[in-house]
Amino acid sequence: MGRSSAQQALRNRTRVVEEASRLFRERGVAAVSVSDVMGAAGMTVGGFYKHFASKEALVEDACALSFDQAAHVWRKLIQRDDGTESVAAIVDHYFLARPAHFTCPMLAYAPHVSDTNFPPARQVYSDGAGALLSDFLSRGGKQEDCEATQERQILFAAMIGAQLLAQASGHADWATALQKTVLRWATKEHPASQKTST
Amino acid sequence: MGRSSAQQALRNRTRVVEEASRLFRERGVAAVSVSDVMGAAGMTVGGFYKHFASKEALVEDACALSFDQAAHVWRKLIQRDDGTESVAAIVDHYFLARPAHFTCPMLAYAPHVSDTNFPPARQVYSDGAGALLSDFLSRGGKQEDCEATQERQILFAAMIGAQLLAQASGHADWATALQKTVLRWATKEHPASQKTST
DNA sequence: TGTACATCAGTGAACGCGCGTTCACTGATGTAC
DNA sequence: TGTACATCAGTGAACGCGCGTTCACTGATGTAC
Repeated sequence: MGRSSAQQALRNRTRVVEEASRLFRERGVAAVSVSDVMGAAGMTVGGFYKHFASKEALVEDACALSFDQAAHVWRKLIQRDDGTESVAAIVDHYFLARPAHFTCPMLAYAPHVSDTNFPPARQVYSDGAGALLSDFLSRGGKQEDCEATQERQILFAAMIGAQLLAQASGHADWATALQKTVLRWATKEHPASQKTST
Repeated sequence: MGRSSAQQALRNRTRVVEEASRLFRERGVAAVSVSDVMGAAGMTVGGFYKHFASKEALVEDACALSFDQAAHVWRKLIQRDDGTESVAAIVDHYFLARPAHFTCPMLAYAPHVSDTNFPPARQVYSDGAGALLSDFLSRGGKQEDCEATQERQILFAAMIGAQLLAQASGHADWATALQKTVLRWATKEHPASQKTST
């Protein structure tokens, strides 16, 4: 097993970032080692630094990919059969996330970028989360700074808060009740999209 | 410096838990070592295991204390001069939390109890957060499962979600805007308490 | 097209570091007489 | 009250471990002629 071809090397690098994105979302950045990622990508540790300057550099790439993946899923979820759009589908899907599922990058990377100051990773996080929020707000009615947009902001924040509490508390009864209330509120929003199922 | 008296030993133990609670809320559990805590309490590492079976045991005690402290602060904040009660004061105070300030235990301990499974610490977290929610819901109007209570649940989740995003994004513009919207929504709630200031 | 050689992606052992934890030791505390 | 001794809270060096990172090495790839 000697040198890999240029295109194979690039495929390997991509694979590493993909596995990192998956593992970081599943277990969190701190709980996943460089060896774990390289192992998941079918390689050994040593080769890692041919592609990345440090673990932190990998986190940046993986974080960006995680947010891209989440944005892509959201865009698919939001499209309804009848052509209308519903954020309730996003909320519903969001609450399904469990270990081994794909956790939301906003929650998965938060401890890492909050901890000490990692300016580049924090920027990737801020841009990625800001884009998700922007998507979330612009769907349905594209009104300006009206009351509906504000309620969308509330819903966005409530969705994340409820999921954080559900995961941290081990899906305690009160946390599950909180999720249900948030989901019910999401389906009630914007009378034009009331067909959304629970 | 030999043996300490029984009451001094108890005072020291209490001091360790207090410093741990403070440091864990400031930097997170993972970023604070046992040596850090003992140093902050004015002692050296070795004595730690005369009081606690492991770092995890300290986390349990510190987590419980952090939630008690938060509940105490909330109860004071919620009492208004005119005898009425307002959750808006809690939301306002909640958003002030920054590094070196006292961060919310629901956010500070979430990475630790979510990570791998620490059943006892998770139970402490779940009980503590559930108590905060219960307090939050029972203030103002003690209505049963009416619409007002549901809006309180939304507000609770939104407050936590908005603060998480603000901290993780480094107080990005969009996150600050989100906080403002949540705070405005909190003051609008419950017409009987509309005197609340921004 | 074939040959000789430099390149470099990937290997796997090793390094330094900080962590949680252990342990022999110290000396003031608490106790028995 | 005094004295002799056992207890044990706290010390600080040391341990084992896993982590991120480094490095000498390998051998297929890519290149020059």
